[in-house]
Amino acid sequence: MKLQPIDTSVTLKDHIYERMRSAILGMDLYADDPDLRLDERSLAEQLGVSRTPLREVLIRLEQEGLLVIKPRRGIFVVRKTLTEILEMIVAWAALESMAARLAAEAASDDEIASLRKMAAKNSVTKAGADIAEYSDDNIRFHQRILDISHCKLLGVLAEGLFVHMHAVRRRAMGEEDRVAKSVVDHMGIIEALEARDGALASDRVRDHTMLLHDHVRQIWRAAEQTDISKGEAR
Amino acid sequence: MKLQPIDTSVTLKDHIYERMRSAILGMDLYADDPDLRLDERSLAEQLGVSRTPLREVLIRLEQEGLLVIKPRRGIFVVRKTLTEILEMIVAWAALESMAARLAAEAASDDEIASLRKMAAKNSVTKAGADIAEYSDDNIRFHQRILDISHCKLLGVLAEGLFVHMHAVRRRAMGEEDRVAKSVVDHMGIIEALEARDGALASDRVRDHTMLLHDHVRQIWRAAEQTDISKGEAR
DNA sequence: TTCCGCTATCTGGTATACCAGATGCCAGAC
DNA sequence: GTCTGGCATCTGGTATACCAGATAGCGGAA
Repeated sequence: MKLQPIDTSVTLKDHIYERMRSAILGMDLYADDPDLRLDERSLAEQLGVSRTPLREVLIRLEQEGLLVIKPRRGIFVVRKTLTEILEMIVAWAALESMAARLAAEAASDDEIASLRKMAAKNSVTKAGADIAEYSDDNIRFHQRILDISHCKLLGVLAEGLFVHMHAVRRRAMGEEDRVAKSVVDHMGIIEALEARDGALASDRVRDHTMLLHDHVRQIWRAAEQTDISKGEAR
Repeated sequence: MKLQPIDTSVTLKDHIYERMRSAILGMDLYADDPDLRLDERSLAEQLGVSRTPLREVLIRLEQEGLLVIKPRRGIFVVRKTLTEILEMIVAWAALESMAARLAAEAASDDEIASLRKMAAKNSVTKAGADIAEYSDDNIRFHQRILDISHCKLLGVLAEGLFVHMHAVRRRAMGEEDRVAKSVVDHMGIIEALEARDGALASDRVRDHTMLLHDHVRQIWRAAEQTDISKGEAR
């Protein structure tokens, strides 16, 4: 008889963390007047727990940059500025381009082939499917590159950055014309990896991500123009 | 009359954090038998605070990867593995090489000049000064590159990685012969920046950091051999 | 009517009490 | 002497109480 050990390390905090995290990420931070302020006691009551474990979760979320806690003032969901978003994309580009370089050396043929499989699915999907689905596949493609670099830390760091993109995605991503270009870029990356050309793969990944960087900057500024009547509060 | 606003956001936790952090970084994790286990109540008593703020600090330190908290088991200082250290250096290389690329475009002439000043100091120091001092200057040089990229996030992320290098420095850094080579590398980086050649600067920074990567790997393995009699417990 | 200051109250910060799982020692059975 | 079951105790997890700074509303003075 065999028994799997029970994971005793999951605790109340972990559940609270999941709930809070998804709740925060689900918020539309850029709506006209979202509630950016949270109340410890109210949250604790809603979750049915005491303040102590909740606070520890809030501190963790603050560490991750999702919240900011101002002593005796309140707890606020952070709204990333354009500059911060752009810097995250730059950092993401740095990490992923390094991952591509490593992958060109370290990844197995099967792993690289798996990328091509993902890309193929996209090029079919492209025809008429919805952008949301493509967007998810797109993300998986990039995360896969981080995976096959065999450097776990790169993936972990990128994931930490990526969390913050959720809120901004509906504001600055998903344009029809970008999809076609993106598919082409992905093929170029795959080809560089298949050729085991680390420098080329690295360059292509970086350029591809920096294209997103420029795109976000343009879209965002356009959005700012549209919002102009709402004032400069944000 | 002018008054600076009082920073009311510093709290007990922040003080505790500083103390704990420096205490942990000051530990010699690779000594024969360091106390890796911490006790909440004992720590709280030593610091003269209650467990609550202390716990919040411990959670923060766990987030940063300095501690690991095992429910109902204990709190332990983490001892990084060779693999983890090497991955950190890789990530560091990724971030700093991107910083160099950006710096070649964005940095002012004065900022680049400041690098040369730092390097000049080192080449003088090289003659007979102690390695510890060079090591500090060396770190500042690299942090300066991150600064002049004008992308704050790159510096922040790198700093988060760098914390973990403290403990490993006395084990794997500071060799006489590396200093001379390092000074030459630095000059090469500066020249690339002065030429505003982002791609070249990026490559040189990456190669330079990856040299550290290989060096650490070799030194560490040599150390493992020396420690062989101490068993595999670690 | 306007302005100032007091106070009620709200918020996060800290201290303390209690809970349950983990561990290790020891008595009793074999 | 060895093994097993139970209990004392240690550790982190959670709940609760209380503290002090922050804020806003109200009432009285000018």
